[in-house]
Amino acid sequence: MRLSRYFLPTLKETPAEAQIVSHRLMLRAAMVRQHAAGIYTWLPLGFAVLKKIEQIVREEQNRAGAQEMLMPTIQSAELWRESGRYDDYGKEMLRITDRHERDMLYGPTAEEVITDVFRTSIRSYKDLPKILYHIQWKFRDEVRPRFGVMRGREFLMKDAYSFDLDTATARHSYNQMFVAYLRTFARMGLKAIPLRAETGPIGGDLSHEFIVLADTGESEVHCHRALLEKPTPEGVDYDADLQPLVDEWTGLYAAADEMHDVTKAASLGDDLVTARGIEVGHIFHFGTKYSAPMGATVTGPDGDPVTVAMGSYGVGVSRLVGAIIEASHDDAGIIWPEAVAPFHVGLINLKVGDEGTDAACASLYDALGPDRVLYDDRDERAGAKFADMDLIGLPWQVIVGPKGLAKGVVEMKNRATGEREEISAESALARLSG
RNA sequence: CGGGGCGUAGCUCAGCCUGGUAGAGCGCUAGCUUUGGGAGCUAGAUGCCGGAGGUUCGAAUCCUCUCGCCCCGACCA
Repeated sequence: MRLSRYFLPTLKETPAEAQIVSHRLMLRAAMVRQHAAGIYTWLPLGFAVLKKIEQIVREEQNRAGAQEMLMPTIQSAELWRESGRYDDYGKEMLRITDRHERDMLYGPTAEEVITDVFRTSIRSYKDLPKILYHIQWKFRDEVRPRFGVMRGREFLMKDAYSFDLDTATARHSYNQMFVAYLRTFARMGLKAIPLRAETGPIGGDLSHEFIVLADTGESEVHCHRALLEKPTPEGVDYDADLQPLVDEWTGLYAAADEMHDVTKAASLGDDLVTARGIEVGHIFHFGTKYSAPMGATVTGPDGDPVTVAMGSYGVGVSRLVGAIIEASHDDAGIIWPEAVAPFHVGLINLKVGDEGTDAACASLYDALGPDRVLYDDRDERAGAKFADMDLIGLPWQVIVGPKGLAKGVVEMKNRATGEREEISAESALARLSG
């Protein structure tokens, strides 16, 4: 993409409403604009990142055996009355009345909808298990939205739902999602650790939240050092028994502040790490909480109806955009992990109008392709270009100017480390294409 | 939902206390000079001073109401 044509209204100064670093950088880097409290417009650069993250989530869900679908944002209140949540949910639910005076709502989650789809479609235990998911906008009318995109009222979430014959088999579905989450966050360049979470009225130990470590995170977490060093599971056979793998990850001490056991933690000694984090995922098994009141049953092996056991698994897709920035930035701006970067490389033409420089840039641009490179072909001063490029944080910068070209080199800069190297355009190209 | 703060140019903000012709820096437009880390000079354009009501000869400024946004606390992907 040529920057001269791209919609990238970066800001030199920080808008007053932004307090935390990710929010500030997202506004300055022209990723989002605030529309109302907790509601954002995604500009091209921010949208590109959102799509990258969404795609990683999708790939890992599919790999784990979940199937993508799409449920509506506007839902009927009737279903929510069936589950009993229409009244329970309170003011966080945005309620709408349509022209026929029917009660509708903007979905804050989709247990009711998916349970309804399931019960009208699945009759036999032979059709189990199933994991279905969608990536859809949600609305929760938070009392106090804040932290930009990390705690908005409108947010993009991946929510998956599992259906099993009983709790024992449901555990396998749970484990599949557990492992999928480990992989999902790792692929985004994040250190995410699973913490045992409150399970509510259902009880049991089947709820975990996934916390991304970032100094500016909302919650304090305590965990065993070894958790931070554990390698991401590769080549997972999702049909195999995943329990040993899950046990490996849950066997080590890890707790958020509210679940923190000081005595137990102290016994870890030097292995105890206390850090801050941002919740980016939450999985739980809730049994028949919705299937029972809504009558989601299948015919079991013995011919009797069985109320299915369910679980739900959420990833805050839009929140991740902010969380990644919180975890990866410096004074100059964002530092995108390669996997989620909106472009792989930023090409800086230091002297637009200079024949040799223009030609060298054009050939690099053509070779790398418009999807991988953002080419700053604007007639701006070098300093402005450097500042903008650092701000938007593409992993690589290739800086091309007449001085370097006279020596037969371009400058290649690694955004994360700041390392610069003078190499020929050909070798830069080779490196970036690899 | 309790407590606090702020709405003035695209952005950051001054002016308000003590009422009297709407301001600065950055950005934008044009020209000249510049050009390897957010240039300099010159000339411009830009505002229902968040909205409504009131007090006053006169309101950005004082009063009342209202809308919006932010921050701190209790709750959440």
